[in-house]
Amino acid sequence: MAPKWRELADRLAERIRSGEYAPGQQLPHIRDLVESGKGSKSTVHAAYKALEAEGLVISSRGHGTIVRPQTPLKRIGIERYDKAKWRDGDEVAFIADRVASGRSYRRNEQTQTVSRVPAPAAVAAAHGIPEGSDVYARARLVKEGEQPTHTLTSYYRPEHVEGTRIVDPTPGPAGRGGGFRVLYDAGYEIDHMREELFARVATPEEAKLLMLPAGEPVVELHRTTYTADGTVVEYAIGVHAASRFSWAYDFKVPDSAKKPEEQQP
Amino acid sequence: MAPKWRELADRLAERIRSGEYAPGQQLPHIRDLVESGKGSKSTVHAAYKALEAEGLVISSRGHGTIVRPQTPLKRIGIERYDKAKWRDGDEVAFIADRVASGRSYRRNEQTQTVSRVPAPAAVAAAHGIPEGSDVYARARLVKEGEQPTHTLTSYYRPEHVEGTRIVDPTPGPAGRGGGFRVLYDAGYEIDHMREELFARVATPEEAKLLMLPAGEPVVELHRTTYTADGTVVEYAIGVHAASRFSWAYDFKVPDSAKKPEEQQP
DNA sequence: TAGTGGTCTAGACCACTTC
DNA sequence: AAGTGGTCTAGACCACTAA
Repeated sequence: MAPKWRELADRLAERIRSGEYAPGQQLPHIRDLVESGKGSKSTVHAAYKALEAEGLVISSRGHGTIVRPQTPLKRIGIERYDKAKWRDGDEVAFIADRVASGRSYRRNEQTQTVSRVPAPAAVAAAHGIPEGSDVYARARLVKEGEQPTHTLTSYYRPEHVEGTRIVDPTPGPAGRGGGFRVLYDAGYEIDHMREELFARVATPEEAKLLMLPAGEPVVELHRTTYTADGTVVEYAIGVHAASRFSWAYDFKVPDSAKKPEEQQP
Repeated sequence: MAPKWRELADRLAERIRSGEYAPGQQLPHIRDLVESGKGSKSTVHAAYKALEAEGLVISSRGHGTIVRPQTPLKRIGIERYDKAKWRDGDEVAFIADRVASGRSYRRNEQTQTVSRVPAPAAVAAAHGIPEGSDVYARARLVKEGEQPTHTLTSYYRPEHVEGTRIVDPTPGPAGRGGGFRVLYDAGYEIDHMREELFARVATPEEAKLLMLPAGEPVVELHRTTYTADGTVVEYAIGVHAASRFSWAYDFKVPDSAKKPEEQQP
């Protein structure tokens, strides 16, 4: 038999999914359920904690427990890297989707720190340099209004960015056009990319930094950016709140029986 | 001040990450920590539960609590769909990576049910048919040995698959070459795809079905498969244990200032 | 049978928000 | 001050595993 708290949570979950408790609406108070014989305070609390971990409700002291309003996923695709946006225009690549959808961009919505650090293993491997070599790390926390959405840390090889605006630790994007524009101006035009992503549970630090509800997973994205000759000019690691993004990729079905030049990169 | 259970969990987490408690090794028993004054049983238990939700440990009755051995992520890329594998060979597309890496495939590692159902909204939208039209749903639970790794449900339009092996509800892949081969034989050669993915917490049912540790997130993958003329021949939804997979995609940086024919699909 | 984690209770008290 | 969720305790008892 399932534990009492699980059964209570399941009953409430069903009523949430059926719409009986609408998004934003208050759930019964813990003390009320205790009085109506649903269990001791600990038991009812355990049920509410489970619902919170499952992303269905949000509890807060003094306020009560409400059904979590589901924010629509922001769909992001590779068009956010469109050269026309950062090469010819004024926009910054990774916030281009916001500009396109009419949401305004404010400079203080991104904080960053730039530092010269020894390359961690994954970074060294991506850049093809010895572990521990110096690289520039540009760490940003990107917000939308008051709400942090993701962190993004880019790693560059010193010989690619020394003397550019990228290593200037002013808050906000790396000047007009962002990091890709700076690389372009320095003679490194980005050509192709590889994105690798996986999900995991947030560390307690990440949960605090990104203001995540309890139990929320994150998606970690590793982006490697190449010039046409295959040189890696940027390796970036992003940590995204899972409930706020979905990623889309289009590709041809590969065919290794074909000649290589007919294939995609 | 952080709660007592959080502080205890953090102290233990640090000792796990530092390697002081190695993967597979037993953590102190709850009763021992209670006796040594770390708190009441509920408090210590709450700390252990938090560590479990964070993916660091696994508790089980009778056995104790051990540091969770981290299994390496299985990297999957688009080469798993290589036409050469399912068109010319004997393999099944989505398990091709297993064949390639030398692990043997056993027929009973996949269970499936085929049914004709009214199209859910997302399926209807992908296929461009009215919601509620009949489609064939082929639901599989894929395992590696005793361990379930993911579910995958493909939706087909009846006129594409009626009379083929796909609608034959025999356990195991849809015959030699799998579903793509069947479509190919029926005159629908797949050409390009779109994959859309996001992470969320597992529902209690999914956690049970996939034998997931408490608190584990899942990645939901939506795959749309097209023929060369843009017809959607398959729309599939997969639910993967997040801790077991990572996805990789390579692509050219788009440039909307270029002529369309120079662009990728 | 002994030992493990898991559940549950009753009640005290704490932290935070609103009035 | 009143009302909310959150923490903590002490102890009883349950469920599962191993010897």
